[in-house]
Amino acid sequence: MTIRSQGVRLLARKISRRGGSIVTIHDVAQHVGVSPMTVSRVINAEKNVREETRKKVLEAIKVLNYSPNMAARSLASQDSTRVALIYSNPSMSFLSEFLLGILQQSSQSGCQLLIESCEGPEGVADVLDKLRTVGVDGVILPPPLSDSTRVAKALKDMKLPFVGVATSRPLPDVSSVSIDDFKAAFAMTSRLVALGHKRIGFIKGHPNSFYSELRYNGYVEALTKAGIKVDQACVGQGYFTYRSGFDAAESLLSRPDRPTAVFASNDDMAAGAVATAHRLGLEVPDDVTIVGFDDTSMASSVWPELTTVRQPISDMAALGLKMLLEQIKSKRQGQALKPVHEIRDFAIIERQSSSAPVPDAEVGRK
Amino acid sequence: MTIRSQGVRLLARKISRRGGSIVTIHDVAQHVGVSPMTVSRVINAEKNVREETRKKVLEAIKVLNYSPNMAARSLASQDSTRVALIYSNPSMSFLSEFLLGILQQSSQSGCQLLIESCEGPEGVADVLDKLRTVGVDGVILPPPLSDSTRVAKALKDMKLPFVGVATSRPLPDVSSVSIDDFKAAFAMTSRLVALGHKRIGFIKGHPNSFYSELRYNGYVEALTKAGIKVDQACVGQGYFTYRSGFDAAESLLSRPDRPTAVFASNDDMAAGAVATAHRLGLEVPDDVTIVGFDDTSMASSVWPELTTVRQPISDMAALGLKMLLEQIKSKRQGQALKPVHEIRDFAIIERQSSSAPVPDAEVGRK
DNA sequence: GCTGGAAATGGTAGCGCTATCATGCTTGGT
DNA sequence: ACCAAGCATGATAGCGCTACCATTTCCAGC
Repeated sequence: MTIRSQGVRLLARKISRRGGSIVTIHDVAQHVGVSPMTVSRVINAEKNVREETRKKVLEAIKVLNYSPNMAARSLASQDSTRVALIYSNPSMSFLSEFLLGILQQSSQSGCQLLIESCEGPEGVADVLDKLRTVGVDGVILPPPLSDSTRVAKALKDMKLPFVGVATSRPLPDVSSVSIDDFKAAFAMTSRLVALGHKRIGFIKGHPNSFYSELRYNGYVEALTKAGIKVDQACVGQGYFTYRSGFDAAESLLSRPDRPTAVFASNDDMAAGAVATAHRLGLEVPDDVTIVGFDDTSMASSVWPELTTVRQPISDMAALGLKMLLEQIKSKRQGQALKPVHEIRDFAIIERQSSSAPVPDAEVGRK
Repeated sequence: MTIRSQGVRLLARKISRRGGSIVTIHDVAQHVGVSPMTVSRVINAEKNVREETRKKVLEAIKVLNYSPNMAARSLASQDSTRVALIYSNPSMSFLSEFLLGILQQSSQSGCQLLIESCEGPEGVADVLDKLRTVGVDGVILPPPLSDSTRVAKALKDMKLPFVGVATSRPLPDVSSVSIDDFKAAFAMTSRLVALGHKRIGFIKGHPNSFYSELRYNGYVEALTKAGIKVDQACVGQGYFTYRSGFDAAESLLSRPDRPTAVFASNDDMAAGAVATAHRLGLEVPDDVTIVGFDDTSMASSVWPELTTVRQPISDMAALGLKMLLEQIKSKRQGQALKPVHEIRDFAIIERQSSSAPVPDAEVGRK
């Protein structure tokens, strides 16, 4: 029996390799008493397999501790998908989490990854050129690129499927996964109100950014709902950088009727605001509560650690890649691309930079 | 001719797939007029190929824009190496760069990656257990794990090859890639001296950490060499955290004879020190120069941006992975593991947080 | 009970590459 | 000049999996 003798030869190899962990689809098939094809079908969740058979196979897979060989799979299925990840100067800590998610997913789905950084508008063109020559099957975009209509258009012209992660403005014909920035800002502001804050400042993000606007809108809505009037003197303009938060906070916090809480629309600006508070001799959170948005590493490295809104970045990235792979698959099957918009839940992380407002008398005592 | 008809079939596929970019080793071979084997040899830089042939092949590869199919390669060579990356709470921004390097290398060498995070000593045991069951071929360790003798011992017991990146204390029998922390600290301190600083403070890192010590030694050596006596009053103890830098700087900077420059042994502490300076009403760098170490994202997100020592993290990570893969290979061939220690060059990045000391009179003018 | 067609399963032939051995073609020592 | 030794190259056989088609099984409907 050819198969058997082959099996023996294999066995000899197995031992010399990674601790016996080379269990193939054949082993599983043999164990159950079906053909490898059937096992393959079960693995790929194809239909046309009797429920009973499927169960037996799944059990055998568990017993034998089988895990499919990605290389073989992608070779056989001609499905060596190459996905490009283009980033442009995001917060490094954001990227880090993002990469973790992407990595997890990509090793699971056995796709090749191409990481490209690009700076400035020409950078984008260069990178796209490169993608064209190298040949990729899809692109995944972290912010801020995920919000760029220019990039979106270019990719559409190239007929490349792509998914934006953490986009604020889901373009109608582009798939994306994000959180509800408006709702998150609303929730955070409401939380501050609930703590007892009446004068709540806000530091806006970059005016070009749509999610900057969403966050601001959430803030306004929450105040309005709480019956608090929005005072433009309490709203500062920032650009998502530490420095801009630093500066914006200065004008907010040096006012005699300074806010008792400041909501910065990202963590870098919040950290800058904390620095300003300290410089002005204000304690955080005793004299002023400062909260951020994103829960980047900055939020937990500064002191006091920032209360902030957390996006499940790594999950979102993984999901985004998964969506992208699905799109690529369906594109190959000639199906039209139906854009999907996934919304993930955010969470408010309470750390040491926020508290209920402390009455003046008490603060003065210090 | 079978091969030819096969080629035709292939061609039909090519068109339907990723924009014609499926050039195989056969195409290259045919183009040159040699066998696929020879091409394979050239690709893998094996010897026993005539220089003339090699050249022709390389040229054809370029002309045809061939790039090897990783899946096929790792399938054929039975070399589906799985490498685990275990990290434990490093600076996120460090991880980010680290991952970038790893990613680049891993997609180039077609190895599977397993990312695991672990917290605390039990965490390590759990993760190692997992590695055992999943089956990995090697482990790559970013700091601080790369410095852990406990982890090193555990991995050695499992007979798993591993490489530590950015280790300070290259264990004699463990491969590693790092920079010369001592030399870097020496260089940075000397730079401060060259700027004209006489009283230079230092904030130490965590006392458990060996590289913390190396950096301190570099500082001491540089001062000594410059004929400046080390004043223990100018040396603060930190723990690599922002907060600890904040606190340590307070005692250094509130002294009447405060140092005109402070060298913190990482960026987080330097950022904390900047915050303290601001809080004390000191301008950076006019009143006090503050420099860090590592060039994490923190360094360029705070304001003023930090002058710091940069490690080529992403390069180091890539190199580390490459070394690891080589070790795995040679282990499979039954060769003994010879630990290798690679040293990469660091660079001093000058940003806005450092300058020559400003004479008292001038400062007073402000 | 028999037939037709759908559902379930199996067989075969590679995916692109490399390990291995076989084969030519050089060398150089005697 | 002859043969062992060495080098450059080629032919063959899979790696583990899946696409595709062939076959078997099953059951509805007459």
